[in-house]
Amino acid sequence: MPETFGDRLRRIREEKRLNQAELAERTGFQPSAISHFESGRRAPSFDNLKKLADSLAVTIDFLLGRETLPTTAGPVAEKLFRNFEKMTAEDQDDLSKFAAMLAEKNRRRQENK
Amino acid sequence: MPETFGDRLRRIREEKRLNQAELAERTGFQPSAISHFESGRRAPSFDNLKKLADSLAVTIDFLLGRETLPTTAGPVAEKLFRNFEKMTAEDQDDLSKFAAMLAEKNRRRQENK
DNA sequence: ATAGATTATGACGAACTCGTCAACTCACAG
DNA sequence: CTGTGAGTTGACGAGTTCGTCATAATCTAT
Repeated sequence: MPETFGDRLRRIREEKRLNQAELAERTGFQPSAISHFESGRRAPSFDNLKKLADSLAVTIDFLLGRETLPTTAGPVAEKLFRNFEKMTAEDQDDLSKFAAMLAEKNRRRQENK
Repeated sequence: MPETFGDRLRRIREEKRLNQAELAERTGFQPSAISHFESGRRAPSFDNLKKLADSLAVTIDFLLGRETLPTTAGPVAEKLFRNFEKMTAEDQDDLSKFAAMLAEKNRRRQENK
Protein backbone atom coordinates (compact mmCIF):
# COMPACT_ATOMS: atom_id res chain seq x y z
CA MET A 1 0.00 0.00 0.00
CA PRO A 2 1.51 3.28 -1.05
CA GLU A 3 2.06 6.11 1.34
CA THR A 4 -0.86 8.48 1.13
CA PHE A 5 -0.73 12.23 1.20
CA GLY A 6 -1.93 12.20 4.78
CA ASP A 7 0.79 9.77 5.80
CA ARG A 8 3.46 11.95 4.26
CA LEU A 9 2.10 15.11 5.83
CA ARG A 10 2.17 13.49 9.24
CA ARG A 11 5.67 12.14 8.74
CA ILE A 12 7.07 15.50 7.69
CA ARG A 13 5.28 17.33 10.47
CA GLU A 14 6.73 14.96 13.05
CA GLU A 15 10.20 15.24 11.56
CA LYS A 16 10.00 18.97 12.07
CA ARG A 17 8.78 18.34 15.59
CA LEU A 18 5.51 20.17 15.30
CA ASN A 19 2.24 19.05 16.81
CA GLN A 20 -0.99 19.56 14.94
CA ALA A 21 -1.85 22.72 16.86
CA GLU A 22 1.50 24.31 16.07
CA LEU A 23 1.26 23.51 12.40
CA ALA A 24 -2.31 24.77 12.44
CA GLU A 25 -1.15 28.04 13.90
CA ARG A 26 1.56 28.47 11.28
CA THR A 27 -0.80 27.82 8.43
CA GLY A 28 -3.80 29.60 9.89
CA PHE A 29 -6.00 26.50 10.04
CA GLN A 30 -7.93 24.94 12.84
CA PRO A 31 -6.12 22.03 14.45
CA SER A 32 -8.91 19.77 13.29
CA ALA A 33 -8.15 20.68 9.69
CA ILE A 34 -4.69 19.16 10.04
CA SER A 35 -6.25 16.04 11.46
CA HIS A 36 -8.66 15.88 8.54
CA PHE A 37 -5.78 16.07 6.10
CA GLU A 38 -3.67 13.48 7.84
CA SER A 39 -6.52 11.00 8.15
CA GLY A 40 -7.44 11.45 4.51
CA ARG A 41 -10.86 12.80 5.31
CA ARG A 42 -10.24 15.92 3.29
CA ALA A 43 -7.80 16.80 0.55
CA PRO A 44 -6.37 20.30 0.83
CA SER A 45 -7.26 22.79 -1.85
CA PHE A 46 -4.78 24.47 -4.13
CA ASP A 47 -4.17 27.40 -1.80
CA ASN A 48 -3.93 25.37 1.35
CA LEU A 49 -1.49 22.97 -0.23
CA LYS A 50 0.78 25.94 -0.78
CA LYS A 51 0.42 27.09 2.82
CA LEU A 52 1.29 23.64 4.11
CA ALA A 53 4.40 23.43 1.98
CA ASP A 54 5.47 26.91 3.03
CA SER A 55 4.98 26.23 6.71
CA LEU A 56 6.92 22.98 6.53
CA ALA A 57 9.57 24.43 4.20
CA VAL A 58 9.32 21.60 1.72
CA THR A 59 8.42 21.43 -1.94
CA ILE A 60 4.88 20.59 -2.89
CA ASP A 61 6.19 17.77 -5.03
CA PHE A 62 7.85 16.26 -2.00
CA LEU A 63 4.64 16.62 -0.05
CA LEU A 64 2.88 14.74 -2.83
CA GLY A 65 5.46 11.99 -2.99
CA ARG A 66 7.16 12.86 -6.24
CA GLU A 67 10.52 12.50 -4.70
CA THR A 68 12.62 14.91 -6.64
CA LEU A 69 15.28 16.83 -4.86
CA PRO A 70 15.63 19.37 -3.54
CA THR A 71 12.94 18.86 -0.97
CA THR A 72 13.44 22.29 0.47
CA ALA A 73 11.50 25.33 -0.65
CA GLY A 74 9.34 28.10 0.66
CA PRO A 75 9.81 31.55 2.12
CA VAL A 76 11.99 30.49 5.05
CA ALA A 77 14.41 28.55 2.87
CA GLU A 78 14.53 31.27 0.25
CA LYS A 79 15.36 33.99 2.73
CA LEU A 80 18.06 31.86 4.25
CA PHE A 81 19.81 31.23 0.96
CA ARG A 82 19.39 34.78 -0.22
CA ASN A 83 21.17 35.98 2.89
CA PHE A 84 23.75 33.24 2.52
CA GLU A 85 24.89 34.86 -0.70
CA LYS A 86 25.34 38.21 0.98
CA MET A 87 27.84 37.30 3.65
CA THR A 88 31.53 36.68 3.86
CA ALA A 89 32.94 33.19 3.39
CA GLU A 90 33.84 33.14 7.05
CA ASP A 91 30.31 33.94 8.09
CA GLN A 92 29.06 31.27 5.73
CA ASP A 93 31.21 28.74 7.54
CA ASP A 94 29.94 29.90 10.90
CA LEU A 95 26.37 29.69 9.71
CA SER A 96 26.95 26.20 8.37
CA LYS A 97 28.46 25.12 11.68
CA PHE A 98 25.48 26.49 13.53
CA ALA A 99 23.19 24.56 11.19
CA ALA A 100 25.18 21.37 11.77
CA MET A 101 24.78 21.88 15.49
CA LEU A 102 21.02 22.28 15.24
CA ALA A 103 20.71 19.23 13.00
CA GLU A 104 22.81 17.20 15.40
CA LYS A 105 20.68 18.31 18.32
CA ASN A 106 17.61 17.10 16.49
CA ARG A 107 19.23 13.78 15.61
CA ARG A 108 20.04 13.08 19.25
CA ARG A 109 16.49 13.90 20.29
CA GLN A 110 15.23 11.47 17.72
CA GLU A 111 17.38 8.76 19.30
CA ASN A 112 16.20 9.39 22.85
CA LYS A 113 12.68 8.57 21.67
CA MET B 1 1.73 42.46 -11.21
CA PRO B 2 3.08 39.04 -10.46
CA GLU B 3 2.51 36.22 -12.86
CA THR B 4 -0.58 34.34 -11.81
CA PHE B 5 -1.04 30.62 -11.83
CA GLY B 6 -3.14 30.91 -14.96
CA ASP B 7 -0.47 32.89 -16.74
CA ARG B 8 2.13 30.30 -15.92
CA LEU B 9 -0.07 27.43 -17.00
CA ARG B 10 -0.67 29.08 -20.33
CA ARG B 11 2.98 29.87 -20.82
CA ILE B 12 4.04 26.29 -20.13
CA ARG B 13 1.30 24.83 -22.29
CA GLU B 14 2.33 27.00 -25.21
CA GLU B 15 5.98 26.14 -24.71
CA LYS B 16 5.01 22.52 -25.13
CA ARG B 17 3.04 23.45 -28.24
CA LEU B 18 -0.27 22.16 -27.00
CA ASN B 19 -3.64 23.75 -27.49
CA GLN B 20 -6.24 23.69 -24.77
CA ALA B 21 -8.08 20.75 -26.31
CA GLU B 22 -4.93 18.65 -26.47
CA LEU B 23 -4.02 19.36 -22.89
CA ALA B 24 -7.60 18.66 -21.91
CA GLU B 25 -7.40 15.29 -23.56
CA ARG B 26 -4.17 14.40 -21.79
CA THR B 27 -5.54 15.34 -18.41
CA GLY B 28 -9.07 14.07 -18.92
CA PHE B 29 -10.69 17.48 -18.53
CA GLN B 30 -13.06 19.36 -20.71
CA PRO B 31 -11.33 21.99 -22.83
CA SER B 32 -13.31 24.61 -21.00
CA ALA B 33 -11.72 23.56 -17.73
CA ILE B 34 -8.31 24.53 -19.07
CA SER B 35 -9.69 27.85 -20.12
CA HIS B 36 -11.14 28.39 -16.68
CA PHE B 37 -7.81 27.70 -15.09
CA GLU B 38 -5.85 29.96 -17.41
CA SER B 39 -8.26 32.84 -17.02
CA GLY B 40 -8.27 32.46 -13.25
CA ARG B 41 -11.98 31.77 -12.97
CA ARG B 42 -11.24 28.53 -11.18
CA ALA B 43 -8.31 27.23 -9.19
CA PRO B 44 -7.56 23.56 -9.75
CA SER B 45 -8.08 21.19 -6.89
CA PHE B 46 -5.40 19.07 -5.33
CA ASP B 47 -5.91 16.14 -7.69
CA ASN B 48 -6.20 18.19 -10.83
CA LEU B 49 -3.06 20.09 -10.02
CA LYS B 50 -1.27 16.76 -10.04
CA LYS B 51 -2.77 15.79 -13.37
CA LEU B 52 -1.72 19.05 -14.93
CA ALA B 53 1.86 18.69 -13.73
CA ASP B 54 1.96 15.11 -14.98
CA SER B 55 0.63 15.97 -18.40
CA LEU B 56 3.01 18.87 -18.82
CA ALA B 57 5.95 16.98 -17.32
CA VAL B 58 6.85 19.74 -14.89
CA THR B 59 6.99 19.90 -11.14
CA ILE B 60 4.07 21.33 -9.26
CA ASP B 61 6.38 23.82 -7.63
CA PHE B 62 7.41 25.06 -11.04
CA LEU B 63 3.77 25.32 -12.03
CA LEU B 64 3.18 27.44 -8.96
CA GLY B 65 6.15 29.67 -9.58
CA ARG B 66 8.13 28.65 -6.53
CA GLU B 67 11.74 29.06 -7.41
CA THR B 68 13.47 25.83 -6.80
CA LEU B 69 16.64 26.18 -4.86
CA PRO B 70 19.49 26.46 -4.79
CA THR B 71 20.81 29.45 -6.64
CA THR B 72 23.95 28.97 -4.60
CA ALA B 73 26.51 26.27 -5.28
CA GLY B 74 29.51 24.92 -3.43
CA PRO B 75 30.24 22.42 -0.66
CA VAL B 76 29.42 24.82 2.17
CA ALA B 77 26.03 25.65 0.69
CA GLU B 78 25.26 22.01 0.08
CA LYS B 79 26.04 21.04 3.63
CA LEU B 80 23.91 23.87 4.94
CA PHE B 81 21.16 22.79 2.63
CA ARG B 82 21.22 19.18 3.82
CA ASN B 83 21.27 20.11 7.47
CA PHE B 84 18.42 22.55 6.96
CA GLU B 85 16.20 19.62 6.05
CA LYS B 86 17.06 17.75 9.20
CA MET B 87 16.04 20.25 11.83
CA THR B 88 12.83 21.32 13.44
CA ALA B 89 10.72 24.05 11.92
CA GLU B 90 11.55 26.26 14.85
CA ASP B 91 15.28 25.75 14.38
CA GLN B 92 14.86 26.55 10.71
CA ASP B 93 13.37 29.87 11.71
CA ASP B 94 16.17 30.55 14.16
CA LEU B 95 18.81 29.65 11.62
CA SER B 96 17.24 31.98 9.10
CA LYS B 97 17.25 34.79 11.64
CA PHE B 98 20.90 34.19 12.39
CA ALA B 99 21.65 34.35 8.67
CA ALA B 100 19.77 37.62 8.40
CA MET B 101 21.87 38.98 11.23
CA LEU B 102 25.13 38.02 9.54
CA ALA B 103 24.02 39.45 6.23
CA GLU B 104 23.03 42.68 7.92
CA LYS B 105 26.37 42.90 9.69
CA ASN B 106 28.14 42.52 6.37
CA ARG B 107 25.96 45.14 4.73
CA ARG B 108 26.78 47.71 7.39
CA ARG B 109 30.47 46.97 7.06
CA GLN B 110 30.24 47.61 3.36
CA GLU B 111 28.75 51.04 4.07
CA ASN B 112 31.43 52.17 6.53
CA LYS B 113 34.22 51.54 4.11
C1' DA C 1 -15.22 37.46 -46.40
C1' DT C 2 -16.18 32.78 -45.33
C1' DA C 3 -15.01 28.57 -42.89
C1' DG C 4 -12.78 26.18 -39.40
C1' DA C 5 -10.14 25.92 -35.38
C1' DT C 6 -9.36 27.75 -30.95
C1' DT C 7 -10.51 29.98 -26.86
C1' DA C 8 -13.88 32.34 -23.69
C1' DT C 9 -17.83 32.61 -20.92
C1' DG C 10 -21.68 31.22 -18.44
C1' DA C 11 -25.01 28.04 -16.68
C1' DC C 12 -26.52 23.56 -14.04
C1' DG C 13 -26.68 20.13 -10.06
C1' DA C 14 -23.50 17.24 -7.55
C1' DA C 15 -19.72 16.89 -4.75
C1' DC C 16 -16.31 18.85 -2.25
C1' DT C 17 -13.50 22.02 1.07
C1' DC C 18 -13.89 25.87 3.90
C1' DG C 19 -13.91 27.72 9.00
C1' DT C 20 -16.05 26.87 13.19
C1' DC C 21 -17.38 24.31 16.87
C1' DA C 22 -18.66 20.37 19.99
C1' DA C 23 -17.92 15.90 21.76
C1' DC C 24 -15.11 12.16 22.18
C1' DT C 25 -10.88 9.09 22.99
C1' DC C 26 -6.33 8.37 24.74
C1' DA C 27 -2.03 9.04 27.37
C1' DC C 28 -0.02 10.69 31.22
C1' DA C 29 1.16 13.69 35.39
C1' DG C 30 -0.17 15.29 39.89
C1' DC D 1 -9.03 9.85 40.70
C1' DT D 2 -8.71 14.17 38.28
C1' DG D 3 -7.20 17.06 35.18
C1' DT D 4 -4.58 18.61 31.12
C1' DG D 5 -2.96 18.25 26.44
C1' DA D 6 -3.06 15.95 21.86
C1' DG D 7 -5.55 14.07 18.49
C1' DT D 8 -10.00 12.23 16.33
C1' DT D 9 -14.49 12.50 14.49
C1' DG D 10 -18.65 14.51 12.99
C1' DA D 11 -21.70 18.11 12.15
C1' DC D 12 -23.25 22.96 10.18
C1' DG D 13 -23.88 26.68 6.50
C1' DA D 14 -21.14 29.01 3.10
C1' DG D 15 -18.47 28.97 -0.67
C1' DT D 16 -15.91 26.56 -4.55
C1' DT D 17 -14.74 23.15 -8.01
C1' DC D 18 -16.44 19.29 -10.38
C1' DG D 19 -18.03 17.47 -15.20
C1' DT D 20 -21.06 18.65 -18.75
C1' DC D 21 -22.93 21.34 -22.10
C1' DA D 22 -24.26 25.43 -24.89
C1' DT D 23 -22.95 29.49 -27.03
C1' DA D 24 -20.31 33.63 -27.94
C1' DA D 25 -15.98 35.59 -29.19
C1' DT D 26 -11.48 35.47 -31.45
C1' DC D 27 -7.98 33.99 -34.25
C1' DT D 28 -6.19 31.86 -38.90
C1' DA D 29 -5.87 30.73 -42.74
C1' DT D 30 -7.80 30.12 -47.85
